[in-house]
Amino acid sequence: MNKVIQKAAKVNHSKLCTSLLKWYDKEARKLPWRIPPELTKKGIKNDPYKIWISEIMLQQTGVKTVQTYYINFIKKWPKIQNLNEADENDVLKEWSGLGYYRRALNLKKCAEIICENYNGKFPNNENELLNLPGIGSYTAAAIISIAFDKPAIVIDGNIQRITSRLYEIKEDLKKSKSKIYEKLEKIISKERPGDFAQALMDLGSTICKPVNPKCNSCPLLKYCLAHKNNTYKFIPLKTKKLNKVIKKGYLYIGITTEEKIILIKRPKKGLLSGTICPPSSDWKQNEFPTPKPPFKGDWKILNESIFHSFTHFDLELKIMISKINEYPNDVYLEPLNSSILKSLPTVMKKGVALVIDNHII
DNA sequence: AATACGGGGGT
DNA sequence: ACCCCAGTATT
Repeated sequence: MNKVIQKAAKVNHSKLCTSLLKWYDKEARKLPWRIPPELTKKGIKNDPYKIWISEIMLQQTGVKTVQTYYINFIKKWPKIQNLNEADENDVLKEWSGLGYYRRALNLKKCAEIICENYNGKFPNNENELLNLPGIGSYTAAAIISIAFDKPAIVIDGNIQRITSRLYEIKEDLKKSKSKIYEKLEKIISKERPGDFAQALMDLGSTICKPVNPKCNSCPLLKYCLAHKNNTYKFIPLKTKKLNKVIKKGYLYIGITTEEKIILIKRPKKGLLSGTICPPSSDWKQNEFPTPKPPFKGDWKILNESIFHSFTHFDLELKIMISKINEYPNDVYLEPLNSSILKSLPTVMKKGVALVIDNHII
């Protein structure tokens, strides 16, 4: 490439960045963890703890869903020291309904490491952040740019999509990752790295959407090759969808003589990791397994099933109920009323709600 | 490189 | 009934 073209490209990158930030100054979404651009420019700094919490919650979870959880979480544990002293099961309860429960376990583990090894302060370089549980390449870069306002290449689903379209990158996302990285290196703002990253996320969420992007409102319209060539509908290339399987099993609702429901803590690994739930059977593909109730009792089965859809399979659970006289001492007992529902993962919530709503007990 | 890991929102 | 989403850890 000759020097004239190179220089022209550089000017273009810088203009693109300016256009984006100008748009962000006007259109930035107001979010509970965000410091708006007018205050960032005055030098108001983010609290890395809050950015971290929000970023972990936002992993594969929508902004709308996260907001309430974030506010409640920060209210309960305003500083990392509070989280460090919190009970793991309380953190999981606060997380219930958000999904990916391993995130909550890692959150707690990470708070312990930060408090014990880092004097309660987040390290401000990517490599050290990457060594912390639950922090991968995306979140490390997000914390560096948003919380510390230092340049970092933040790549999430939105930014992959925007960059692929801007430069009309047609390869599958797996293969195009390094190309996207190189393009972003050139356009990111060195002056306002945090706002730049957040601007791209807002753009992806409100304008450069997966389907029906609002190109006419896009501040980057004139830089976008996919728009120019009308290929944006196919970019980024969509990957093949996998067929879901159906699994079946039983949920065992054991009620003590004191009218309490018996719960157990699930293993730290695997589905619903570490959450406290009514015991359930194995979940067998296509057919119900042989019922093996966890406690001795006179188990009755309900007619009605509950259904729940996970990422890679659908689940049908039949509910079994029994009064229980004897049970191990490592179980958890809770009053069987609607107040326990909020601490259960959604699939379990459905099962217990069925029992409560039908006044079966 | 492929797979496991939840759940809600949008269309 | 699909698809999507501010991903990470494990194998």
